[in-house]
Amino acid sequence: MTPDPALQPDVDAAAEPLRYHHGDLPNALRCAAAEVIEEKGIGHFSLREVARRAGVSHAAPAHHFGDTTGLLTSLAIQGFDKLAEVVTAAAEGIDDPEARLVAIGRGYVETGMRYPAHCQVMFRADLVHCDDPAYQAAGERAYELLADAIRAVAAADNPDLDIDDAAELCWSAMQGLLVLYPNMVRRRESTGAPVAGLEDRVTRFTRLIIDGLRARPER
Amino acid sequence: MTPDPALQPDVDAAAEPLRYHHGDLPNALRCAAAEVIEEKGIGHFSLREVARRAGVSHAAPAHHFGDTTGLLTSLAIQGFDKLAEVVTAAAEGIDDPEARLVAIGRGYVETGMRYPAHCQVMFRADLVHCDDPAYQAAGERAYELLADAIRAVAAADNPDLDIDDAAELCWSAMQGLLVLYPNMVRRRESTGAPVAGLEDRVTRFTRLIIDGLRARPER
DNA sequence: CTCACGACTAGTCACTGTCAAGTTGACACT
DNA sequence: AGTGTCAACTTGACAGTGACTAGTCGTGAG
Repeated sequence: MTPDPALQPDVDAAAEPLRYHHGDLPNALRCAAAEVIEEKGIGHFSLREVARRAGVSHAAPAHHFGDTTGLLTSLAIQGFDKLAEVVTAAAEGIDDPEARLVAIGRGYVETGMRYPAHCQVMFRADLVHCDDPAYQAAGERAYELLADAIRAVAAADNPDLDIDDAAELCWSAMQGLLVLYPNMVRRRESTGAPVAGLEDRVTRFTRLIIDGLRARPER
Repeated sequence: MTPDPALQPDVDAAAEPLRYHHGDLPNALRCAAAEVIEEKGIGHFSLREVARRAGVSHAAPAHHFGDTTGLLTSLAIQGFDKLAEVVTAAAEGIDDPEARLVAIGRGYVETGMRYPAHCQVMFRADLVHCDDPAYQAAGERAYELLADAIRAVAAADNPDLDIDDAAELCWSAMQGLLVLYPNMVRRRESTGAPVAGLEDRVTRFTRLIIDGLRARPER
């Protein structure tokens, strides 16, 4: 079956002369933005610096994203997509519900390490157009992967479990871990406690949470 | 909810002779800063706006705090102190270890609601001088309150529990909850799931975690 | 070829953080 | 009272910022 060429992305686009000036400026701007955030922190983020790195004029980003918030929203959406991608890959082929949930936790944190800039933006209501439907949809997709895994654990061990409660606990713990990890390391170093890697930490976190999910309420 | 008097500028300062020009400008600046963050978000925070609200010249804040980061560090330290205060009050007189831990969780989130601006800054390594000894000490004091409560739960039910692991899980979950709560509410509203108050949510979180802490590892 | 239109530039504005220099006022001392 | 001193604050300047406007450029359609 020959695919309809009009429905296929033009894979040869890079080889032939570019359709417009830059090639793919929106994407280049997202990359530059992520770079800036990683290097200087979101607190010192600047649209003009992003434009400079992408080699375009200072007003070019606004043309594509409207304003700073628009660019960051786009970055956040990309972050959710990456999260869904990494988590899906991490859980691939794992059937045991609990092992699957642990894998998803690791996937979450792996995403945080691979795309730190994206993750710093994804939940920041003050930096993002959080009523943007694309933003909400991307977040929802990533959340559902987690909720599904928890549903499976609950089905096996604890049918009374409130899925949303549990999913939100996991989501919160992973998010908090990403934000607080540097503080934790500093603290453990200064008190002489053993400093575990982030991967190890998230595994133990998830195990602790799973123990809680499996425990049937007594009261 | 009446604002914390300690966070308000000293209203009686004008009555008695001033020791120096303003009375207590550092404190007034912290209050103004918290106001600005609450109203405009940390993303639109501006030293000059803070100075304007405090009724001083645009460079006055720098005189006391060095730079933006210095002012925010001071705010973060105050936040940790408030957290310790609220948590201590919340746990006051509760002897049962589990009930105490739940109360502390509620205290954490209560702090997030009463001092939202402070809490937006406390863990932001990019906005704060996180190697400032005063900052680290304040964080440590607040953390120890939580660790103590967990030690008590572990002593009663699960002596093998790694206290730091568990404390960091709680800390992460509370932090994540504060950040993600608005997203959770939006999500639940759009899917028709019941929207619980933050207080209720944190109680259920803490219960889930406690179930995990009490479960002895089988494997 | 002309023409339209989207991609991008250039210039401008009010605003920002930070720095250097100056001013003000309280207090200790003669 | 006069003087010195020192912290607390002001003033002015500068480069950099986000957002807006008007304009230019290149590509594909006709």
